[in-house]
Amino acid sequence: MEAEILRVAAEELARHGAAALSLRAVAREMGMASSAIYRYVRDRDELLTRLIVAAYTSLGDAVEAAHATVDPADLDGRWWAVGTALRDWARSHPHEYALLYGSPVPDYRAPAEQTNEPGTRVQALLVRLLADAQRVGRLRDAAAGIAPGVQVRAEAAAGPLLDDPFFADAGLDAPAVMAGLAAWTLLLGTVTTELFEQLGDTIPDPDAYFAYMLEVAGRLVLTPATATVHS
Amino acid sequence: MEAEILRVAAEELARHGAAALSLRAVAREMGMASSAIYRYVRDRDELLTRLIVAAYTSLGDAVEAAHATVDPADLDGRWWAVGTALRDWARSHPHEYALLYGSPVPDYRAPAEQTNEPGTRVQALLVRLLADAQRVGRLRDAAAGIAPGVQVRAEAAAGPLLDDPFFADAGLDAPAVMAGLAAWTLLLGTVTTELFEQLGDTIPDPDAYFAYMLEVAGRLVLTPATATVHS
DNA sequence: AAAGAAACAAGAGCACCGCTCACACAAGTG
DNA sequence: CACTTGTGTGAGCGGTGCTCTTGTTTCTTT
Repeated sequence: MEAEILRVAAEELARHGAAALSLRAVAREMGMASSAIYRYVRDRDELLTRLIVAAYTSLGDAVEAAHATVDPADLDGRWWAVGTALRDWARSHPHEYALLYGSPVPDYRAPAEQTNEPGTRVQALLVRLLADAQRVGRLRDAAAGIAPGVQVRAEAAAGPLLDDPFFADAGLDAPAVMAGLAAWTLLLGTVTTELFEQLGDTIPDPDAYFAYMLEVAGRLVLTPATATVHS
Repeated sequence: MEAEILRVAAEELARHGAAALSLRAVAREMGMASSAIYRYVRDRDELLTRLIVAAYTSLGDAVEAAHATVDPADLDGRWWAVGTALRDWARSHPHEYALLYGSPVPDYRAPAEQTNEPGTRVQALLVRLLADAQRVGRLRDAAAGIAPGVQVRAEAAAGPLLDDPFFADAGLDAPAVMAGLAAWTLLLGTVTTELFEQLGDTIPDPDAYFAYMLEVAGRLVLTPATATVHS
């Protein structure tokens, strides 16, 4: 029953977006009185939370599936797989993506204890990617070759972050974490920009546009493969 | 009168956000009957449009003011000024920023003829910055040193964009435009991430975090000059 | 099998929203 | 003076989230 509610709500979300999600509409769709819904859902916020978890799970499944098809030694291929899987999922689930990575729904705070774990699956994948890159010496500081002060900033910005087991378990240092965050931010920003048409739908070739951005983002964190291939 | 409505609506927006903006609340605040508002505002969408234009203007003023204080020859300083002004404005006007660069308000499309010009002032500033960088030979392709295929992608992605007078007037080529877009995307993504606490409010030192990202974004588009670091 | 408890569903109702309409009233204009 | 124009009101429609009371069904315990 609750699953059925979630299913109908997900349809409603995919069609009209999160802000237009109406409990009454869900009840109507199911042939119930609007008040009957409250037997199974505390309030609108709880339904939103469940939808967020479902969306994170759907996204995580899609990205992990794409990632699993790539040779683990092929770091660039893994980055490319994760990025394109994220973009593809976002383009086929625009409202869900907006719910996860867009501006927050007003007067709603996602309860961390329910959304944290499913919400970090993609990032966890990237952390493993970074750790593997570090192992084979292909990890690059995004600020490499920049003014020396930036390195200090990276330490200041990321230092305390390293205590988080999320990063600590992978054995990453501050520059690696910051480089990863830069690449992740550029990736998300690119997808967001494309999805919300903030460029005034003037991107002539979205695929090439995204491929370019994904490559640039990847180079913030990975050194070119040819540089480390000895014989 | 219309100005007064806009003023009250802006207050309401700053306090409760765009999605919670209520015409009735504005009327109530002004001591009018809710129906009287419709003498001056066609509907909620029109009010939103006016608020968007006002926000773009406010942001443009702030960024241009900060930019004007920098020596035009100091390219890094200009980038830094624009970026920090954008971030400062966003942090002091979070709901307005969400309205401009967050996920779109459901069932609302901003009319381009009213928002295009004020909405591109900051980008116009950056285009001028890129043009100046090109003039002094400090323009950098974000994909410099990357696999050769990326250059082709840049042409495919940005080629038709160059016909837009917005870029054509500055005399930029495809790699320059794409590098600029990458830097802009990373900048916006960084501000968005910080503002919407998508990192789970775990950023220990937001200022250092932003300074790092701004520097990385700047290096996507500008080659290093003399080692001048801004604090 | 009877009785009680738990679960489920319905409907009325409250306060809010966007928006429309008929109406009243003032001021300026021919 | 009549008349148009601008301005404001109140009622009302359909929509929302949510609560509360009532009634019905189903499961469980004796």
